[in-house]
Amino acid sequence: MMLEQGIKERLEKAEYKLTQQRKAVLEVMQNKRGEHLTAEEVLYEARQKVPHLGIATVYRTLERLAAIEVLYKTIFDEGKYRYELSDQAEHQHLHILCIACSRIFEVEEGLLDSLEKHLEKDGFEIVNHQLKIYAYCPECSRK
Amino acid sequence: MMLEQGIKERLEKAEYKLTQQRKAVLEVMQNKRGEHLTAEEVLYEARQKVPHLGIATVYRTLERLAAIEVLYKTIFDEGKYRYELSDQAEHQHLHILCIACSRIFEVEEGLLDSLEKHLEKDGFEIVNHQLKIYAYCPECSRK
DNA sequence: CCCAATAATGATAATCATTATCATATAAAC
DNA sequence: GTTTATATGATAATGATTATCATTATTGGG
Repeated sequence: MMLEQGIKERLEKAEYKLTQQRKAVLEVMQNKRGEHLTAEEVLYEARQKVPHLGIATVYRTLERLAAIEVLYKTIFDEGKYRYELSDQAEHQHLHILCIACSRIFEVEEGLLDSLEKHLEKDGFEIVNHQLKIYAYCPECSRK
Repeated sequence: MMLEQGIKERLEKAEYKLTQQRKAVLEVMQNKRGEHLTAEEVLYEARQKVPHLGIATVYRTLERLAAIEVLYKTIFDEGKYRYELSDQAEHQHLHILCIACSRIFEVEEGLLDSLEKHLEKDGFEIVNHQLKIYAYCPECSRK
């Protein structure tokens, strides 16, 4: 499995050495695009490639990759941090969490635009946002 | 300081005994309406009234009050739970967090309506939502 | 190529927030 | 007023995350 070009560029800009363990973590994140993984889950997957990998290295790697925005770090109500591969084009911080099947869906960014314009008129200078909608997804809703 | 009528009713319906310590916690939450407090912060405040109050009791009380929706429990990116008095009328789950002064502002619920209607057309059955906007508030933005 | 300097790793201890346990205290029921 | 149930506070246990540190790998200069 290869690393994507965009990611490579950002790593180089950050002078980030690509060790075996970091590569394993990155590949997991790439394979699980769109999923939100805990450090523990990443460890489990990455150990398929690097069996002696330690949890501390996973935490350090995820943390640094989040700092250079290769990953996005977030927390849900369960109380632990989850990481996902960040898509360069979009922030992808708008989620729908299905209460029944616990799948996570992404919402188009544009849908927040009118709300944010409203707030900007009030003088807020918006930097980032995060929306979590708790719902039954179309599939679970039908049941 | 008295407890509000609406809260009292909900407590009675839940057969919730109002001990000294629970009352102290509730009064703190009422005095800090609109603020999002950690268990530790509630403990500190409530000990003004009940000095021997233990942290376990605070956690238990906050948890039970959240269960009957007298409080609302949420988590921000810092990674610990915060509680606020829930306003009966509105969900009040839309927040602006100022990056500079870390004050928290509430956003009118209505501003999400059009976005949610859009999702409902796609088949989602929305139960709840939570929006966090990271921004400079009007005051900090001017500086 | 070899050695010194630097950075990364893995094991594990430390920390922090939260939850569980349990003996004691308080309140309710009879 | 004694018994029974419930709540409390101290503290141990837990789970996630971070810090420490000895060991290992990598790099650059000679």
